[in-house]
Amino acid sequence: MKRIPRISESEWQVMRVLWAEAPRTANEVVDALNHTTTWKPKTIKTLLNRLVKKRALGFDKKGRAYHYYPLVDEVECMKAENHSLLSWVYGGALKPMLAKLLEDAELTPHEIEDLKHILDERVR
Amino acid sequence: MKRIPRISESEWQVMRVLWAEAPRTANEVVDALNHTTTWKPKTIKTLLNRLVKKRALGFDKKGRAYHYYPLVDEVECMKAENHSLLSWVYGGALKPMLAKLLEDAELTPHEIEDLKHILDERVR
DNA sequence: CAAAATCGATTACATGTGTAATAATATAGA
DNA sequence: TCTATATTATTACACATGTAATCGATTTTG
Repeated sequence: MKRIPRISESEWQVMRVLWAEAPRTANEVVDALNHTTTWKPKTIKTLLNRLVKKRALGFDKKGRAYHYYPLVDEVECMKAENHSLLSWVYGGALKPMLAKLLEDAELTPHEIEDLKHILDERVR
Repeated sequence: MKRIPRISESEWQVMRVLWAEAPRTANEVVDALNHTTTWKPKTIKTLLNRLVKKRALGFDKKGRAYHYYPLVDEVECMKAENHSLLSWVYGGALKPMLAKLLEDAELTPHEIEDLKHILDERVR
């Protein structure tokens, strides 16, 4: 079984661009994060490095540049977060949390329908 | 508008016992956490102290002991977490996150029905 | 009243995190 | 091949966090 490392808030942003598309060079990651953050390139390099150390990312050396790619699965990481985050936020009571989210979340009628479908699938 | 301080993972556990019932003395909090954690009493005192400093808790001095109570609202804090944690985890895409949770969460049929009701209420 | 127990305040300390700068190194162009 | 440049590796540093222990004041007890 794969060990999911603990990924910090900033690191998640990096992971997400690589989950969206990989492999990417450091510079491509920097570009992608340019829109969503104000981080300096050096900062992003640091985060890439830490993620490699945590074995959340791997890379291939292509000439001078590294091409990074995820070593861990996004869904697995989300599940891990679900347990360490969601479950402590709500004291392990998943249903009340979902209830609250479903009540408050800003959702379009269409999205609400989609979610209802998912639940319908489950009861069958 | 009230400023919601950043509450760490461990601190949340302390807050939750005080949201459940307040005021409580430090020792009562220690007792309550005795079942769910392995923390030493001193550790819990530290957390109480930090929460007071963050203005998440207040206290009344009754004799030698302090009686702590929350200064911030649980729902407000959850909302803050929803934004700082959940939304970055899922890149701001709330609906896919809910979809995934609704698919994977361990829920009883009864709970599923409840959640469906919530969604039904919303479309109306 | 003196000693012991208790309680909060202060201090401790390693590790993680945010945020980057500087150093080392390899590569590409002259 | 040598040098300028681009990339990665190393180092930096303050603040947060997990996890307590010790210090000092105060209360309770013998």
